[in-house]
Amino acid sequence: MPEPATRSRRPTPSPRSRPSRRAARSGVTGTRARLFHAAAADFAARGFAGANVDRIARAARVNKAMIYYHFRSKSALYREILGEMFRAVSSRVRGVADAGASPEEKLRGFIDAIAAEAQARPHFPPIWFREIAEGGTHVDEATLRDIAAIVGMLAAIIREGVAAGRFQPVDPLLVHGGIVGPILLFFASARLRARIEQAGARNAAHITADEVVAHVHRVTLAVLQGRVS
Amino acid sequence: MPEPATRSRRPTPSPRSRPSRRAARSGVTGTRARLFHAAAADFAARGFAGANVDRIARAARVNKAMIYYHFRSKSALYREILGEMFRAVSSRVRGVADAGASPEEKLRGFIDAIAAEAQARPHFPPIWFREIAEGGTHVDEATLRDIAAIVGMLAAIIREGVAAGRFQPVDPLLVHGGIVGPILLFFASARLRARIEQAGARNAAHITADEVVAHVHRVTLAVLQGRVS
DNA sequence: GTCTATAAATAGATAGAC
DNA sequence: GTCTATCTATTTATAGAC
Repeated sequence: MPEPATRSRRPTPSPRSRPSRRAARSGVTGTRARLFHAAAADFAARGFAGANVDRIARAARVNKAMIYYHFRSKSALYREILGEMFRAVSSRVRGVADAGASPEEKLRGFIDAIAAEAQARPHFPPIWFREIAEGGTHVDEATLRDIAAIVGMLAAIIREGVAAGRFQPVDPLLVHGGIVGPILLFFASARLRARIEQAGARNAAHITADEVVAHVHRVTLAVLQGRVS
Repeated sequence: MPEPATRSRRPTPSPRSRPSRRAARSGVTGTRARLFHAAAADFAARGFAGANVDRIARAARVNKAMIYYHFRSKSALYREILGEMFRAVSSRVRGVADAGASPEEKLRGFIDAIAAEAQARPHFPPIWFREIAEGGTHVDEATLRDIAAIVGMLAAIIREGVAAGRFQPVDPLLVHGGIVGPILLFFASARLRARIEQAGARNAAHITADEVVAHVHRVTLAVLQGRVS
């Protein structure tokens, strides 16, 4: 991985102000956004190392050099995709946690938030699975905080329910794993399940996202309400 | 990815009879086995594309050319690692499913089998997460059957429990996700959780593998015994 | 079975014109 | 902001001696 530390690219636009008024008005979706989405798809399908800037540029119907103009490097592009994903998830979760609702409703909202993000961004579950496997090598500090905040907000919801005498005190990480594990697994494994079904196995039942989410709702509530064990 | 289709390597030993009596007697663990383990570690940490045959050979303290002598190619080596992993899991699960025990015990055994394999082979959860994300691109037919068999055996256990009037009929894929999702997530995320804890977050509780497995036991049984919802 | 080159291709990154 | 051409390092894979 080349990419020297010494760099100072793109003088004019600031790092966060994305679709400049020009770009937004110009093409169909803007070069930058097209690159962003094409890259997310390639990273999801092939991983960081497997993704390829030539292919990303081609898929975005954009010149390869634009990647280095709009982003610093392949890995900076990847980090931005990661960051955007977790900013979206954590802000959605925050909306739920801040809403004035019962602990039960907040818990349901938390689950729905994870599921909604996973469904709205098809590249989120695969990329996240890969990043977990890689130990978060590419995750920067800001994103790490977003991730920690997600678990933190779940912990707060649980505490609130316990304080209200409606939840049993259960380790937040246990609850988190019971929610995020099955949901991400379901969305990330779509392609593989299709392959398994096709290849002889008739037993691979067709479950829908709604069924998975509903199941996680029931199980998680049962756990926190002490109806399990 | 080069690796032409035309090839016919290693005439003498058959594809499955690994540690030839010579190799087994010779070095500390045998060149082939050392390559196998070093490769599993690299594939787990960096993914298929990110892994590197030079680094694998170096880690195994073996000449790089040995990879191509003992295995056909990088991807053949990877496929063999995948295959070995799932052969081990499915055969362990089969042992449980075939044992004469109550449905409840078999279910517990299934969960323990997954957890035991994940714990015994640290590279299994990360590699599996990545392969899921990749849609099973590298999974060959035989391995696909092993994977399908694992779900199939869980389905059989559930059916047996239902027939005995002790389980509610719940979709096997839902049950499978509730078991495998949390367990794999826990083991695969060890490195990342360490990073999150270290980086300011004091909320990241320390849970152990035993706690996760015990929790999955309780939840799964509760689901199948109709104590949820 | 093992090792030393080395071929051959790929891929990240950049310079510089427009 | 965008495109062409190209540099350079990396990497899979193999030939061939021992």
